[in-house]
Amino acid sequence: MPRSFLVKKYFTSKKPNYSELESQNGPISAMVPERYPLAELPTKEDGSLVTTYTSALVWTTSSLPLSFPPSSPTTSSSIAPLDLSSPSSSGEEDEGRTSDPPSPDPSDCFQCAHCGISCSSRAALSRHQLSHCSAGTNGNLVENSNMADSTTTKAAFRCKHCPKEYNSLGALKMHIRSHTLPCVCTTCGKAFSRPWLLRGHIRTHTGERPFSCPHCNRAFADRSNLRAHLQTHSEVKKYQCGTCSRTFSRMSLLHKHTVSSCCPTA
DNA sequence: CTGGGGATGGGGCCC
DNA sequence: CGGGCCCCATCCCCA
Repeated sequence: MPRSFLVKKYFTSKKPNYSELESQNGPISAMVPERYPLAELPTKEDGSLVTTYTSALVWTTSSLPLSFPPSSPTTSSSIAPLDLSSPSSSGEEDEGRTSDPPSPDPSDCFQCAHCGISCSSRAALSRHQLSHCSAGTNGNLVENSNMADSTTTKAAFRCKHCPKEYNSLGALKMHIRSHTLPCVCTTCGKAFSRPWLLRGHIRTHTGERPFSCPHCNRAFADRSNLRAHLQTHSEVKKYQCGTCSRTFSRMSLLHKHTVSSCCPTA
């Protein structure tokens, strides 16, 4: 799965012109709804996930392109990269509440979506569903995806936005941030899943490059990019073709080499 | 076409 | 348990 499924799709294929963004005060708000349909507002996720980076949001809550308004599809035709299953319930934030029982018509029937048992009340249903829940003590937690089949399988915390499963709640919460994108750049409005990702992004605005190469003094905004750069100073690169022994500074280059150059089968 | 830089994502680990 | 950081990976773009 491409790792870029979260954010990049919101942009055009062209690299964003940050300098342009910075020079424009007005267009941002006009552009944002088109380009940055946040998966979810960085509103509270159980009151905890809004980072300090969002304190100066460009948008107000009311002006934000709430991902997919329940009854007004707006202009999301070209967007909708994330199939958030139930964004309409804006108050219901993720945080592992995956598979919140769909309860087709909860008004009068509290039926377990997994085993079909009917309960007399929502509370009773919740209690019952805990018997399916791998986490046990928290009704918000994710249910074991295989629970209907077996209660003996390893605990699995399933994301309600995608098929991913994790064996810890923490890992799931971390993953869910990639859907909610609570860290928003105040300059361009781009949203990120983690604060440090946002910090790295902010460097693209500020031009800060804290990582410098000891060999050529070239500076980089990202440590990983410096590491990749350091490979270019090495005669023997880190990634070697198993067939021709040629070395490459990057895995991607090796990959290109193996599929297109001399070693198509390597 | 290739190599390199920029930007960004995710999982894991540590505190 | 959450935040921060590290490492690795990938995509895009450009020289």
